Formats: sequence, structure tokens, C-alpha cells
Amino acid sequence: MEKSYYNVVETVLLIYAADKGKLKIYLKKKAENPYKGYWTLPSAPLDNETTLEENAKKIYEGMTGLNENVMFQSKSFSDLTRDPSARIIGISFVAITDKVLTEMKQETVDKAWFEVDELPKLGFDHEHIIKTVSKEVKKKIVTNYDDLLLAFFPSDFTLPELQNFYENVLGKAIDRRNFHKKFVNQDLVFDTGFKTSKGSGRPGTLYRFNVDKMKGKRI
Amino acid sequence: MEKSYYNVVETVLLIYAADKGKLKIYLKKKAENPYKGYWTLPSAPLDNETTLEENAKKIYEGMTGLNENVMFQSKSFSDLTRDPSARIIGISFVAITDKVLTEMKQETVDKAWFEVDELPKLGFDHEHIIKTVSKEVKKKIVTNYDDLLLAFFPSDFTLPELQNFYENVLGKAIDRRNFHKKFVNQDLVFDTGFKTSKGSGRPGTLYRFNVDKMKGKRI
DNA sequence: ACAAAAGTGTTGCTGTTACACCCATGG
DNA sequence: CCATGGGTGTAACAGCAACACTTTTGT
Repeated sequence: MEKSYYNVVETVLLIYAADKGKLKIYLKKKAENPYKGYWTLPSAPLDNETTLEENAKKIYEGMTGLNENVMFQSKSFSDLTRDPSARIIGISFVAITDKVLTEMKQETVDKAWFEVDELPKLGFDHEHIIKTVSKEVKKKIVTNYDDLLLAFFPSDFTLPELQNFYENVLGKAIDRRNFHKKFVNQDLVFDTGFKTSKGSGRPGTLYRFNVDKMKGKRI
Repeated sequence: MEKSYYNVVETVLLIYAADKGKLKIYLKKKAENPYKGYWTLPSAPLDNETTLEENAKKIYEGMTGLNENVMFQSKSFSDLTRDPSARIIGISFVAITDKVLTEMKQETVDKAWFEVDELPKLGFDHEHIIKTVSKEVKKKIVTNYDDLLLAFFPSDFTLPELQNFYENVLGKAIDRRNFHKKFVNQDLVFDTGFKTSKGSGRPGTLYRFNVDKMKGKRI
């Protein structure tokens, strides 16, 4: 490097979960200006003794109170005006949790889950970040490999539940019988022997992912 | 952001091309310490008036003298000791050129192409970066979608040429008849009507990618 | 003629798509 | 008994994997 310039770098975290058949993202409401009252992605400035990964993990823990999760890097954002106060490089990370977070009622007045396709008013360039990264995440879920679905559904689920989520991500409907075959015939899931019993209608069979079979599998 | 910390940020560029059936990367030899005489990835510090994309483009132009190319972001590297002089955040970009660069003999004493699986002694954490990013690039080439192969082979090629490259990237051999069908039967390529005529052996048919058919196609 | 490299067909398997009716539960 | 939601089979098609011999050129 011929010369040194200094930049402010922040880690921006996109926490996703599957909830009620929708891909959702966890946001916080800004308490102070700029963008007071707007929703934003959790983020933290990067200091000189922390790696981006460690920083992302800290944000995750601060936001959720949990510390186990699937996390990976996504894109960086460097537009000169993305933050009104200064030129800040934003490096995004994706975290995936299972739906437990929602069920634990972690929603408060300043933290909430939003469908990625129905976002509230967002501060900074966070709408742009969410749209860019979500597109990538959706593509990963439906076209790439295993790990993502597994992260969203680490424990028991019914096939209709999985299918709703999958259709939401894919953006189109799938025939139920074909969806069933895709997962059952390929042994990607196994029947736990339990059934759901909530609400009206026939109870659904609870499945779990067959981790070994998922490995490196295209779905 | 509660508090501001300053970091040095650099854009690191990985320029790839397909050459003689191999996936290669374009490196430069460091003229000064640290790592004098070692090969390194081209890189440039990020100033406060340039985006990462613009910076990557500048590096590309400086390194190749060209300005048209396929380019996209890849991972960021933030280990505290990745540069011995200071804590520097490295944000990597991938550029893909067609093999013309090699044919134009752009290799000089301090710039050369190396197979990604046979790297020379590298400075900084560049071996780590190359291995990490190359893994991702290879995966993209063989499992994801269209654009990558198109970027490597923008104009005429023979199927054996493409196959050699594909096998190198995939890390295993493919049956020639099946490879042929995969591309020809699906109309992903079309016969230009020309033949190669170099060297011994039967001349090969020159094909070109059928851009429309490639769109969003898994290969 | 021979060495080098390119071209080509068939079969079985696996996954995908299209399509409609019956079953289990709660109210 | 009815509304709600879950479960299921078959047939046609597309892509993939396994398999060996022939054709065209240069020397």
C-alpha cells in the first residue's frame, strides 16, 4: 500500500428467521438522530482489535441474547453518502436463527421482526442493504446447497410449514405432492413419529432434516 | 455508531482467466519490502472519495491496461495480523477476463499467471485469500448459474477446451459424450461453422455460448 | 501407417412436472 | 356435517451417468 487513508468501518448484521411461512428480518428502532424513530439493521463500528466476524458475533449476542447461530459474510457497501455523518464502509453479515426467537416473544417496542418483502421505513441505506442481501439469501435458500434450510429449521417442522416458507422465498407456488416427494423420497427429511395438533384441520406429521443426506445436496 | 474508530481499508483484486484448460490467477511480484520478491495480489488502499467498486476497477485497469470486464465482490479479510505493518481490512473483488490477456503476452518479469492450484510463494495472507476466494469461484463456475463460464469464454471455443477447464475446476474427469450433450442438446452453445486447425489431431468445432439460453440456467 | 485429438448413440436411473381426490381433526 | 388443512399415486419428460469405437488431421 503506497499511502495510508483511514476509513470508518462498521459491521452490519442481517438476522433472518422463518416465521409463519415468511422470511423475516430482525430490526431495531433508532432511539436517536440521525434517523430517530426509523428502523435499522443492528450494526457496530469496527475497532482495531476485533475481526469482522467477532464484531458480527457481538452484535448478534447484543441483539438476541443468544450465542449459537449460523453466520456468514455477505456484501460490503461503500457509497460515499450511505451515512450522512461520515464516509463509513459497511460490511454485512448474515445470521440465521430458528423461529424460537419469535416464539420467545423477543419483540419489544424497539426490536421487531419484519417480512423482508414488507419492510418499514428504514434509516441509512439499510433498505438497499436488506434488498441486496435478501436477494442473495433467497437465492442461496432455493438454488444452492443444504445448510441454509437446516439453519432455518433445525428441529421439528411439518412439510406444509416448510413448503410455505419455501414458496415465500421462491416467490411461487409448488404442487404439494411434488414438494413432499422431493424431500421424503430423497430421504432429506425423516418422520419423527410425532404430529402437530394446533388448530383445526388434520394434524401434520413432524419431520426433521436428515443432516447427512443434506450435505452438499442441491434442492 | 456510538464511537468512531479508524481502520485502513484496502481493495484486493483476484483476476482470473481460463488458460490451457486451467483456472489461473494474475499476480504481481513485490518490488519492495515487506515481502520483497514474493508474489502478491494487486491491491490498493481505499481513500475517502472512492467506492470499493471504483477502487477495484482502478486496480484492474492498472494491472491489465484494459477496462472491460466482469467483476464482483467477494469476501473480506480482517485478521489482526494479515499485514505486518498495520491492521488493514482487505476487501476482495473477483475479476474475470478471457484468455486474451495471456495471448497478448502480458506476462512480464513482475506480472504472471499462475494456476490456482500451483501457487508460488505469496506475501501477506494472500495465499489464504486466493484459496478462500478460489473455492467460492470454482463452486460458482460448476454449480451455480450461467454468467461465470460466459465471462471466461466470451468468444469461440472448442468443447474439449471448455471441458478441460471444467474438469480442472471441478477436480474430476467427465465423460466426453455426456459433456457434449449437456451443452449441445440444451442449446447452451451453438456451432459457429468454424474449426480449429492448430497442431496434430482432428480439428475441433468452434462453438460460442448462446447467451439467451444461459440466462439463469444451472449447469 | 501411426499418433493425436475430436466426434458420436444407447440405455437405465433419478428427479421434475402435471394433475385430483381422500383423510383427520375441531367446531 | 362441514370447514380446515394434511396426506397421497401415476405417468410423461428431462437431465445425468455409464459405456467404446470411428473420423479427421499432421507427421
